[in-house]
Amino acid sequence: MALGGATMDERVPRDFETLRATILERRQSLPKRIAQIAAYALDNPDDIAFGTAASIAASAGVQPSTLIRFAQQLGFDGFTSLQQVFRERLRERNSSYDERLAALRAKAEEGAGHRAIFDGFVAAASTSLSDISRTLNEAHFEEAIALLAKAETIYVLAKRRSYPVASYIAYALGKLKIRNQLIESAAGLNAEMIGFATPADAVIAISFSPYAPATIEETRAISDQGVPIVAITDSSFSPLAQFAKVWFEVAEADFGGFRSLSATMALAMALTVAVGEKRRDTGRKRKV
Amino acid sequence: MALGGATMDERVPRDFETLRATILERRQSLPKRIAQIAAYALDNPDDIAFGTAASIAASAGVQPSTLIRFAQQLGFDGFTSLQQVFRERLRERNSSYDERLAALRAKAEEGAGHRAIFDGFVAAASTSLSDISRTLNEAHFEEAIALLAKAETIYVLAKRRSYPVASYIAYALGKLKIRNQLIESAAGLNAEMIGFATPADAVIAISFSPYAPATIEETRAISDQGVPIVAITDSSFSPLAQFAKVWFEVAEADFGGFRSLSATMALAMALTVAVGEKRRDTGRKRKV
DNA sequence: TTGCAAATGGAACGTGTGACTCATTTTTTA
DNA sequence: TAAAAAATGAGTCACACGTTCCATTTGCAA
Repeated sequence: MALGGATMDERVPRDFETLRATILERRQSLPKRIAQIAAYALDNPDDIAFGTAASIAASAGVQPSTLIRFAQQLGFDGFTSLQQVFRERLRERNSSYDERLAALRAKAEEGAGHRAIFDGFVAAASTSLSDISRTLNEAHFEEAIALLAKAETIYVLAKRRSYPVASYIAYALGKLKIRNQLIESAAGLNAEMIGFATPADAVIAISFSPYAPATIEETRAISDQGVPIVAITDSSFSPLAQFAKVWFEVAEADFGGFRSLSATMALAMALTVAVGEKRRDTGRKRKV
Repeated sequence: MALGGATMDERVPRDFETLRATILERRQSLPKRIAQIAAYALDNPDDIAFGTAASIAASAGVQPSTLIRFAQQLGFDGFTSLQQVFRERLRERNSSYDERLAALRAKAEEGAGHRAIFDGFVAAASTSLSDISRTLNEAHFEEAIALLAKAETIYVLAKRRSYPVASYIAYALGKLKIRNQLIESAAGLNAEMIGFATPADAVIAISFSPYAPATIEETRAISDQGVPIVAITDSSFSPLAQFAKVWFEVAEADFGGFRSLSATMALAMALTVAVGEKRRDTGRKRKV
């Protein structure tokens, strides 16, 4: 038989990882042109998934027939079956995180072990990230940056669950040498600290349902003083939204009763760094 | 002209999100069969990407010709062009985050605007998450949970960049009614607080390069008292590793000079919730 | 009800597809 | 070096594909 290993009893790789392993394993023993396609296939899996035999062969620099021989050598009955594996890979990778998350929640509830808990938090974080990446309002984003960039002092306001974000913002602003004030409650001097803020300053306020009463109260107070506010919150019904000049809606997926912070963190960091950059640019222009 | 809005000057959706928005917007005004396909397309985007016009039409319960009319009504010149959009979506979703991150870094450096900064932080977070998901040592994870679950008080120790994580851990432990003590430095009483810890307690210490000297010093001190330590850090050369009973290596991708915290956060939350669960289980068993 | 336009179903068509075959080249074996 | 085997290139073909066209049905206005 001319075609090498394509016998009936041989196991045909049905998933991409197995296929990949099989190819790597046989790499040495493959004919030159076949190896050429093998390399191309592993380097450009997307092209295999979507292209036609002719287009792929051209890209890989071989004849279409060689492509079919490659598939047959791996045990498939033709190029089409091989292509199915590459397509399935894209489908699975793409399978919505929401579905996975639901599955993990069920798994964790039936006590499937601690790994499920970890996976759940990772999935919740990923979901939140892809969500915000899709929904971020770019105009609001630019507006917030502009607003914060021209502030003399940036006040950062958040309690409880949102506090970690605030503390990271304060850390980052500090490293970027942007004057800022984190409003913590340790010494109970919040009201006095807020009193120093002027309309030339700006506030980043973060709060999610159930909104910490202190955050709302402080936001109201500082808003009354005419200080512009950028809010990060979770819905248009948020009490923060009414005080804010610009506000962002961030939907964080939760798991095991705790919400992810990943989307909020990403947004907060982006804001911070963008403000730093904007200030540098403005400063440069002034000098010129 | 019979085919409604397919004129030259009309903008054809080139990316999936725009397409999606367009469909949703026009939903009301679409003919019955066309609307039927529109709904199917948004519900089963993968099928559109990979199927043939005939197979898709059959699944959606319409004629192939209707499918083509649907595409034309949206401004495409045929089903094939519509399908490209669905395929592109899969390609992009699938494109490795590492590659995207590199591209975004380059983009941000050449001053491609603030959206690139945001995308960069999202990509960095996603990369970190998929990284840790792959590399988490499950045995260490279980060991850490066991160790923390039997602690009387959990001390949480972190400064600077890691501090947001510590504060979220403390928040979560509090909500789970697990006694804990966050070691902050506000009042300069850390040494005294650490002095109260006994071998019946446990510590979660978090520090990344460049390791905050205070964290290391305090970890050493508390370790000397025989208190078991769970460390989250970034390499085996970390000074924390030598003091720790269990330690995790978390590689966070960075962007614009700031590292993501998403992987560390996910691990921290998973640890916390798993400890809470373990305690509940143990308590239940004791009662029975 | 009648007339008209839009919507739909279904058949027919031409193109481009994957797979096959066979001649030629290259590699291996004796 | 000669012969055999394997690998490769290129042409061919059947067929499934997306598309078009036209007859029929449906919805609506007069």
